[in-house]
Amino acid sequence: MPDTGSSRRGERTRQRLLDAAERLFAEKGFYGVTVRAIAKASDSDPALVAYYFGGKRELFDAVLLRRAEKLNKIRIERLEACEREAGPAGPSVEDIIEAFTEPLLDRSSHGGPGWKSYFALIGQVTNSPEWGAAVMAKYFDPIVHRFLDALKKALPDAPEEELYWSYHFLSGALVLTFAETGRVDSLSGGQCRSTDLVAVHERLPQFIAAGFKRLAERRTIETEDRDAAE
Amino acid sequence: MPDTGSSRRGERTRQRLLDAAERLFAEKGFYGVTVRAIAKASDSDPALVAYYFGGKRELFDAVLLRRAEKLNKIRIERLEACEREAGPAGPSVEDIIEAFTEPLLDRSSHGGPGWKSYFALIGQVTNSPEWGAAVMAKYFDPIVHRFLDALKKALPDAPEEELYWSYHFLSGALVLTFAETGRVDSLSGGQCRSTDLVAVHERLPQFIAAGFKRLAERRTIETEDRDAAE
DNA sequence: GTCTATAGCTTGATAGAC
DNA sequence: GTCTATCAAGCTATAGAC
Repeated sequence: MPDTGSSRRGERTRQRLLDAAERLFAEKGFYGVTVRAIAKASDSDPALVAYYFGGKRELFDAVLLRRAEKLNKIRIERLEACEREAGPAGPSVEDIIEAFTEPLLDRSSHGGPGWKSYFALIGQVTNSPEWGAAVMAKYFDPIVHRFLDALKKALPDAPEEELYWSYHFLSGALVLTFAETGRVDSLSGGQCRSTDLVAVHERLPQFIAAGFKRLAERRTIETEDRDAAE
Repeated sequence: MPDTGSSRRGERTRQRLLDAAERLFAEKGFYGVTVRAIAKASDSDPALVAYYFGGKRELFDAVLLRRAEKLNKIRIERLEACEREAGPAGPSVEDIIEAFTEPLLDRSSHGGPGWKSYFALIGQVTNSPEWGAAVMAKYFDPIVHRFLDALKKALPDAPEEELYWSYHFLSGALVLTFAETGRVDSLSGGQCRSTDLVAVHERLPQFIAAGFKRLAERRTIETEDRDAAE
């Protein structure tokens, strides 16, 4: 039975495997990486993947889980702080979106290469028909629902459907940012850089908040009837 | 030398290989699919992949190219029609974005399973650090630059940088839509469906246009100076 | 054009030495 | 805990029959 915490040496090996797997999976996806490549990159051994995780697939899950746990804790605190600091009217849509995205952009920028790879991996998995729905639901459903609840308060007249579609667009914009493919660099002739997450942090909440507000103005038939009766 | 057009039978086989590869690559990515699986799914033979395309990688490129050619032609016509039909003030931001996205959403919805798979594949490739920048630049740079030129006319005071970042957010929202992962379905408890591209078509141009307009209001230092001097 | 056969590697997993 | 050795299976690519 693998020892996942008590032994110093074993735990360090386990973390090295996770680090190498994180980086390689982020670059080439689950099928694009071999257990041998992960072992080599971590100065370890293929057999230790089975020893610590059971197999390649379980290692992949462990990579996704490791930072999701820390991240969800941080993001809940960040959202609660945002609500606490807001006036009686509650936080603005911009504030809520910034509370949602800033912990991610901040860690991808300043958290070191592990966080950078982790978010790039999330960017790939999110857009994968094979893993997208299940993985994202497993690791991020609670925080997304809390975030949507905050937005329902900031946009009380918005039909729920519009909030879900708005979140979908936000999610797409955010995870493409994580991928840092360099596409915006070449498209803009170097005026913008994929790695410049400060630029994204300055723009994404504004861009997305404007979109949320726009869709919030759409009306369901029931909402129109109610407004007309007022 | 493979015969890519003159023979009826050979061309049909080639198309069957492309169809099967398109579907499988869209589901599991380049490395998640074997030449054998493609041959089996197309009732064909692994050796024919080499015969018609040279190898697995070249087949992948051929899949990407096949519909990109048709698509670029259609999209240029659509954008020109949009500009022609607009009044002297030119098309609105909403009109331009709809001209950009509608040909894609329409074919994914009503073009048959091949188009659906193709866009799902684009959704995966776009977010891949390995392929994203190069593939998208190769197949879509001309149409994206035309689209951005139209937006520069509609938003003449917007700093170019803001348009590039706005396009980046649009791209992310669009390609996550193509992936149709089912994430929005479970998140919304069934209120929204990933496959409902009509719902996206009704919302995406509004959402994104609001974002473009918001970022267009941002000012560079040079722009502020110029405005102050007026 | 199509397919069989196969070369030559690489894969994920594991048994067992230390 | 770590690593060597190895297995059975699967991989891409290709030579050559038809």
